[in-house]
Amino acid sequence: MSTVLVVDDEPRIRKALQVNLVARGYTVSLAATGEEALRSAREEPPDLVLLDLGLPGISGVDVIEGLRGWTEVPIIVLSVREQESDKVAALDAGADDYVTKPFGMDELMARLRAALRRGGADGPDPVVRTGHFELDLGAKRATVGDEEIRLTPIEWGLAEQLVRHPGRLVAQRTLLHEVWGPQYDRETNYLRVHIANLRRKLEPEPSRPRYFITEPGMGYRFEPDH
Amino acid sequence: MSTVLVVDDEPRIRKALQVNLVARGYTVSLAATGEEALRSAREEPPDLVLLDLGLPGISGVDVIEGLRGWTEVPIIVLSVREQESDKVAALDAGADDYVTKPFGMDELMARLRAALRRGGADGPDPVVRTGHFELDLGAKRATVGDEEIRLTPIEWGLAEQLVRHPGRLVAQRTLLHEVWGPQYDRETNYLRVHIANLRRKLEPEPSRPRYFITEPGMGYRFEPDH
DNA sequence: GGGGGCCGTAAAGAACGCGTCAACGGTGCG
DNA sequence: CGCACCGTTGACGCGTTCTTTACGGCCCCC
Repeated sequence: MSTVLVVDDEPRIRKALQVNLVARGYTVSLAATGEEALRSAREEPPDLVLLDLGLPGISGVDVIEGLRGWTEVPIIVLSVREQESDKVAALDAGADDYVTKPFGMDELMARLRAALRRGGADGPDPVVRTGHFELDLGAKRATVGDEEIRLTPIEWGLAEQLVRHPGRLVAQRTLLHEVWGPQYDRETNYLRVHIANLRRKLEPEPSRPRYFITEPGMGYRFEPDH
Repeated sequence: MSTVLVVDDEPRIRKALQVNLVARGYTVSLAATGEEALRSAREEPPDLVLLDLGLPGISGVDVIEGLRGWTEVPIIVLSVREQESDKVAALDAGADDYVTKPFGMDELMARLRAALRRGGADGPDPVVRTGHFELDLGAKRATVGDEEIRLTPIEWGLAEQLVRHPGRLVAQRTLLHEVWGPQYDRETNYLRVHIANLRRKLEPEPSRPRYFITEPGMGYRFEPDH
């Protein structure tokens, strides 16, 4: 899921936004000042910035300009100021949207989805990288080293299910349901065969699995690097 | 300068928006109903849509969905409704921004600039070039070497869908929906025939595809050079 | 030490998906 | 009216993928 950088000097608002965002599955970074925000964004580029205008220190518009110097990450401005001139200044500085407090959380989340949707249009796909192979889930491409590997639909289904829950056990029944359909429950032989094929294509040593681990009697697990 | 499609049933508001937009150098198209808006957008694609929600006939959300079926043009919704659920519905349907009436003209213009800026920033080049052929998506012209190639409407639809997502897998169902319509789901034989025709016209060696790649069981992929 | 699960591997045939071709019917235009 | 073009449809061959079965190894528990 996406990462959202929340910039606000009031701890209560930061907390409220954080809670709401995390509850919806976003990863959240926090910053209390403009300087912090710029540093955080540089070190760990977020997918979206929620920016309060009334910051101590450097102004919100400066933060917008500081971000726009090197990134096109969507910026949604939050502010108590209703003055049109403030809105115009922030939007023309490069903000994508401007929401006045108090705001409804549902509306803010909808605006956030809208901003992310746009950014996601030609943004990079969710890519899973390991030391040996790489899976581009959006484009459905798999590469090991420099060469492209073809996965069959079933192999994609298995890889996707496992990779989407890194480090976690995925039950055999879950895999069968998601890949073959709900009427498949006990065909674990399918899993054995196709997991073997997947390993043959993606593992450095197929007979000694390092990424797609068997949990006997239970299921399989994708183990990312370190 | 950019073209803005203004959709509102009240002549006075249409006029007011038109005047303000023209004064700022935009070209303006007008529509009084949702049907008109969809037709106008199709015949003469605008760079931005200003859409009033309170339309007679088909609803504003329907207009948004109708547009989003084939274009990513920025849509700014104007509405008297302050209800959060209305905003959420419009934004999640694909609108880019939501402004409640009465609004300040300066703010609206700033939001419009923000939306256009985004659209321009990641606006894809309407011309796709490969080592062997060239597609001008705007002008609907295809050339191989020096000579012009005629593509049928279906071939254009397929080529456009694929080329608009370079390197990405486009699912069979997606192609069928976008080119033939949502009621087509399993007619993969259509795809086989028409993709073959497309390759015959655009591929250097139609029997050994280099640009329009088949991903068995899943879909097709446009592979750009290098 | 023996036995039963459970797993990985291999190999077979069956089923599927794809590309190709040819024929048919509709439509627009000269 | 006839022609050209386009989309639809069905049939066929081919390669790939999936299913199915069989066998051998490993581990744990009895």
